Amino acid sequence: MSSPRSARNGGSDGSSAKRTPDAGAKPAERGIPEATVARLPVYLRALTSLSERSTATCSSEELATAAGVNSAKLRKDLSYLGSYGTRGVGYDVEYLRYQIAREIGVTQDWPVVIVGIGNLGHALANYSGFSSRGFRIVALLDADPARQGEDVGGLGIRSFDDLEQLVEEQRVAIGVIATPAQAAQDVCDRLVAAGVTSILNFAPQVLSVPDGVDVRKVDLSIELQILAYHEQRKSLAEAGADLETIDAIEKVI
Amino acid sequence: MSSPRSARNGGSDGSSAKRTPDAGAKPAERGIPEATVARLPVYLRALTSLSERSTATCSSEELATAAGVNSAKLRKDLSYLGSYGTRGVGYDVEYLRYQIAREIGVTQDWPVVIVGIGNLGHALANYSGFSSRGFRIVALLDADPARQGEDVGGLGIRSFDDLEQLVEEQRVAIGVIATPAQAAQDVCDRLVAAGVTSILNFAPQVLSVPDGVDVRKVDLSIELQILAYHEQRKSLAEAGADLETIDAIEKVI
DNA sequence: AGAAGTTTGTGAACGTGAGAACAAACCGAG
DNA sequence: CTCGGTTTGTTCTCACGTTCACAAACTTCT
Ligand SMILES: NC(=O)c1ccc[n+]([C@@H]2O[C@H](COP(=O)([O-])OP(=O)(O)OC[C@H]3O[C@@H](n4cnc5c(N)ncnc54)[C@H](O)[C@@H]3O)[C@@H](O)[C@H]2O)c1
Ligand SMILES: NC(=O)c1ccc[n+]([C@@H]2O[C@H](COP(=O)([O-])OP(=O)(O)OC[C@H]3O[C@@H](n4cnc5c(N)ncnc54)[C@H](O)[C@@H]3O)[C@@H](O)[C@H]2O)c1
Repeated sequence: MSSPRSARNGGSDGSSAKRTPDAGAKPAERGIPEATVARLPVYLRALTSLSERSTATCSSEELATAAGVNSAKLRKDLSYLGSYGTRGVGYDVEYLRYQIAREIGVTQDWPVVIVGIGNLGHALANYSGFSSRGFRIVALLDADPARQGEDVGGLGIRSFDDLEQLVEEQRVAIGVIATPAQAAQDVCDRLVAAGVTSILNFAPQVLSVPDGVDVRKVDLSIELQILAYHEQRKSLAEAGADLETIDAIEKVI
Repeated sequence: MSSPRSARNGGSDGSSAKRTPDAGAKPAERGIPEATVARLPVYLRALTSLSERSTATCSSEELATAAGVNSAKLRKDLSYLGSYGTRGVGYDVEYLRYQIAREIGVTQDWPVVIVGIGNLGHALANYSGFSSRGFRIVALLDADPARQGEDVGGLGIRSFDDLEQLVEEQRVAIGVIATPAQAAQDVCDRLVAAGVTSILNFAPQVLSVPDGVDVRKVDLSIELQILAYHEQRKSLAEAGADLETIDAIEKVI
């Protein structure tokens, strides 16, 4: 942590607790709510952005606006991590940024492998934004021999058979699947067997994994379809007629 | 709808209501819960998959397994659309598939524009999966003159200044932003001004939009960071030591 | 036709999350 | 040191989402 402003809030003196025994520390470490975990990265980015603009402190209101959430929600979220603000003042940007990064686990880089270097895999491999956010792509794997050897973003495409050795040697815990849906479950099984315990899946395919393995999916078609649903509601509502009638008509067709 | 099996469930006879006046129809049309809306596309895909394997009917249990959810949740979700199953039998795959597609609004195609044809934009433009799921990419726009004219997936890259005309002529309601974060808000404002009311944003940037405009974001770094959080929890738990101690130590650093 | 077996649709209990509101804590002025 | 202004951390309440459990409705077998 190379912050130019590492002075801390109130209890910066060595003498710890005066009133309550657990004053400055985290209240109950176990279990940050999942909804909160999903927002922490957003706060982290907002803080990084503030930091780049040389903002030293910020209020929950400012940070909430930057992150696009309610300020009460933000304060509650942060309270799960501990008591890192100063009443009447706000939060030290650098300090809070570090605390969130530490909580998420991105104070050091996680090695990542990407499997399936087609359209999407190329884009991911060429993306420079991961490295600054706690991740290091250590290998690009593809089953197609024609693709192997090609250089993408400074990394050569390797055979999928190198997987096991790679995971072992580089301590890879996170894998990205960007293969066709049809191959996704096989690739997933192989990743899990090799020791990967977190998977980000781009293939439109429900993956089944054993306990202890986390899967998150990114599905662009689903996102668009959700937008389409709301879009349809809007245009039906705008059409003025009551929805029951329209739906009744459409249903008969 | 060209289903080989268009016979319908129980009340297929013309005489409609016998017991309750609104027997076969939707109970209360207004407002499907957002969580349900987000799952309908998953069910749709599972049904399409079953349909391709020539499965005529399926139980809630089978469909739930295919979609990766609890069967009770699935039934409750479907109940918001209406009563499309047959007790003791299950659901007619084709029929249910159509009903969900209609509810989502993907029985006909939505025209979509993509703005920012860089790494990611190229991948999206080359992706063939959208057209079969209710979307038609009608234009690729980029501000960089050097990119304009290039052919990607059968479509030429056009100037961002063509936006307004395009939205007007093609009735575009959905826009995809794949520009750098720094340009995202400007592009967003321009899209909204042109008449786009749904936006899918890939840039790591919180967008502010007026009421009536929907924004969904896809943020890969956030997804990875969520995985990293859980991964960290796993490795800390595995290390055996109680978490409070480790966190306390790390916090002092 | 009646009984036995299936499967849906939904009411009710439970858990999680969001937001308003406020006391506690902090700063700075006088 | 005290007072007024500011902002956090937390409590309380309400809304939303998930899961259980079961009656109603349907099929099939005898
Ligand atoms: N391209 C997009 O913009 C986009 C959008 C939405 C979803 N997706 C999904 O992302 C996935 C990848 O899309 P794409 O457009 O890059 O596809 P693609 O066909 O261009 O690339 C797939 C790559 O995976 C490799 N592959 C196939 N089987 C493999 C295996 N068993 N092991 C390792 N590698 C294997 C292929 O050789 C190929 O290089 C697909 O599931 C697609 O549905 C892509
Ligand atoms: N590539 C990935 O895999 C990836 C992963 C995660 C997030 N993202 C995000 O997606 C976005 C695009 O990523 P990329 O790798 O394709 O970037 P890129 O730099 O390759 O492409 C950006 C494109 O946007 C165009 N552009 C810039 N300003 C514009 C404007 N005002 N109007 C129209 N077009 C404009 C540029 O000319 C360029 O072609 C970025 O915000 C990035 O952070 C990308």
